Amino acid sequence: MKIKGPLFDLNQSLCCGQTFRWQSSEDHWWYSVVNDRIVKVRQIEEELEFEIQPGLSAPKEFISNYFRFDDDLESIYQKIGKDDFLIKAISQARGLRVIRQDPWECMISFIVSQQNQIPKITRSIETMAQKFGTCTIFEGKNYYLFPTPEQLCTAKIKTLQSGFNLHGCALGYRARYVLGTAYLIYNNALEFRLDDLKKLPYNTAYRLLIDSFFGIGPKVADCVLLFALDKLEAFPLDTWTRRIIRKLYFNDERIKDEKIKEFCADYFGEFAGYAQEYLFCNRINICQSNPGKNMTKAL
DNA sequence: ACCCAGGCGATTG
DNA sequence: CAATCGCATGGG
Repeated sequence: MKIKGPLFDLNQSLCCGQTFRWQSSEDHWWYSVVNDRIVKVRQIEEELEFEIQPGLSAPKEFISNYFRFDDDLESIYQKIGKDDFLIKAISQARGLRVIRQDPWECMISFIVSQQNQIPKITRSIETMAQKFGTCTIFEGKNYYLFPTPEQLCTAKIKTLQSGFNLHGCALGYRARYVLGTAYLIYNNALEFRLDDLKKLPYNTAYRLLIDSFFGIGPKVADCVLLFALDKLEAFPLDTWTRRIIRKLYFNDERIKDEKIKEFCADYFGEFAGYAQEYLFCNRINICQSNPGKNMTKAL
């Protein structure tokens, strides 16, 4: 099936670190598990070709919902393209879209992402899926759904934590955060469902996430809000974007996160999350080195 | 042998 | 309140 879509760059959108379960194959096809379905996608020129199994009643809507085709990118570019830095960053990743993910999977993924590196995050999540998720077969290959809260609750903390020679989940100290979160969700111990947070204002949802879960702080909360709960004003502040904002707008001064986020909300406005994605995507160009490198003593 | 990673919670001053 | 520490594991 095909969609002649709006402005869109599949590779930029899949490779920018917002999602961790896509794998590229021969012929430029990408494969992933989206919720409980295997999805296969490739982009040729302006056309997005895809296949979804098992069969769906509204596959095109599924795809355009997942890739947020309703976001008017040109209009968003107008709003976040406030200066030459952003205009450059946008031009380098034109067509990158925020992807609308499942809140549960997104939350666990970004808990795993803390104080971690993208290749290792990817490997950890894949291993968790293989160990605890449901297996389905597509084109003769095994694919594993992201584990449900119930499935994750069966995990032993040591199994999640340990790496044993690259065969374990290797979550390290984050294992207890993941397990604790799974327990809370599975036992329905919260006053709200994750999806309910979509209906709340950004600030309320932000506080609820941080206050309800063990291991979710400002950064992870903002990732979940941006990538899964439709809060495009969320601006996840990680080591990279912190350094980028300080460098571009504060002359490398060591100002506090609270001030940075205040500035970003003000400066970029309702689509600050998109600004964050384009800046993060261009982090190497902007910083030209690791953020923390040799900075510990210098400050 | 270091030092760091898409941070967070606990502990100090 | 603000600033600093420890954390598990893997990679450079």
